[in-house]
Amino acid sequence: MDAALGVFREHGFERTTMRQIAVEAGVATGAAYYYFDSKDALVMAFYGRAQEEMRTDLEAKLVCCKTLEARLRTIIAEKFEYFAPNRGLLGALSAHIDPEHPLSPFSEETKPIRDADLKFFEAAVKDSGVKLPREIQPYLPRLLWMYQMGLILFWVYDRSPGQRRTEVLFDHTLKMLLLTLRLAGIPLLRPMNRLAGELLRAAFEDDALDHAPGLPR
Amino acid sequence: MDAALGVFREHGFERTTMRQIAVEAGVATGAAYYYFDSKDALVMAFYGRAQEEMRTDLEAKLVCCKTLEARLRTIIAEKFEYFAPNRGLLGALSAHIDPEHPLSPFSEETKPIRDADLKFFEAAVKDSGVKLPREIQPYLPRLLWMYQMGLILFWVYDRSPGQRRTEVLFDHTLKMLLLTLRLAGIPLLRPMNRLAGELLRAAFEDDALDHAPGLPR
DNA sequence: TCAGTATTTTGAACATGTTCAAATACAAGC
DNA sequence: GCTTGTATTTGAACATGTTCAAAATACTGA
Repeated sequence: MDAALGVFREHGFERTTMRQIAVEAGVATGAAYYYFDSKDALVMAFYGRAQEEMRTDLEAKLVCCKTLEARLRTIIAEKFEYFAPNRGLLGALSAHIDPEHPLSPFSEETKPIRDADLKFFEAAVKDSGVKLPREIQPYLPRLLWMYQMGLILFWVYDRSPGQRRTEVLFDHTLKMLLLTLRLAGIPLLRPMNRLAGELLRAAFEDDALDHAPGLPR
Repeated sequence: MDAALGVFREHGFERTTMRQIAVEAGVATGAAYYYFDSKDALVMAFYGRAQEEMRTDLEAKLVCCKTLEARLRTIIAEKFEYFAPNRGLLGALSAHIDPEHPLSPFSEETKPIRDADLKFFEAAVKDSGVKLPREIQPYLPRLLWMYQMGLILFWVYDRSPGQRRTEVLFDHTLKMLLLTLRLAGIPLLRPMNRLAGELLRAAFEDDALDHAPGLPR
């Protein structure tokens, strides 16, 4: 695992060969497959370990944060900080959107990690005083998780010096997000809320389509 | 090309081998590489042809549409209709987010297609009467293009019967989008507009970071 | 100490995307 | 019809992720 991470960091995921990793680790090629199912599995293992290490870190850091903004900043900043030395490697993970692909952040294989990650956002919303229309509130943690994924994705491929673009993106979108949450209650936006609620139901719930309002086919 | 598309449709992109394609086309394996640089290039060629065929189709269909809503519906519906028989194959295209990957919708290689596609959205915005704050208006076509990409991505992996989920997603997000455009002018949202403008500058402009407001490092 | 079993290690073999030197087909000029 | 240069075709060879049967090693209980 350490050998793999080393070579990945030096040559990138794609250009690293399993034979290189084996040599680096001082074993035969086949030995790597005794401990890791595939080249992808190496990244998965790294991802899992990362999640675990960040969890302990974050639980400590989050006790003093009260507002949703502070909590979100803490969570997401932790990700950036932790992954910074392996930013390139993260590309191997986030490069696949296909939920069928084992390495996809939406796959069955990454579900445990995803669920653990989601807990942070559930905790961040809880007792934060944020109040949304009841048809939207339950989806907020999942939406925030996806917001985070988008940010990380942008960051992974951000080629501006020091990933300055991501900084601006993070700062501005977070402000816009919080502003939106604050505005969500005003009567003018009632139609928007209704649409959003139905949308989220269709996107997230398994039985949503049975009762969805008819649409022109 | 036809041989490839046939086998792709039958067995999927991943599980199709170049040797199969060659056999199907009645040539040697190497011959395929004389006409197509790679397996990916076959998908690219399909993508390019699709764009071209849809262009002529769409130009005809769009003459009678005046409102932005009607135009967007027409453009995006055309995509769904055209790609429906090859929905699975589109997964090979959209599976890669990495802008370095040739098949990514954001890669250098797909830029011509992307630019051609963008023209539809530029045309859709033009003379549609939609008026946005001037710091946002220039980015609207690109935002709409990305909106479309998101929809298509969702659709490609939508496993609900008849891709019903995507229908709801399309309908509701489009309504929300238009509602947002209509609301964008009200004074209450002035701070939102400012944030959005700066954000878009940072995301899209090459020189944006030089003048961006300072952020905590 | 040792036979027997479980675990670990090995390297050859396989599948598949891709490359390439050689063979073949073809067209133009005479 | 022959020559010559270009375009096309071929199939073997290569790189790399992966599998697997056999060998080596570690471990266990008597």
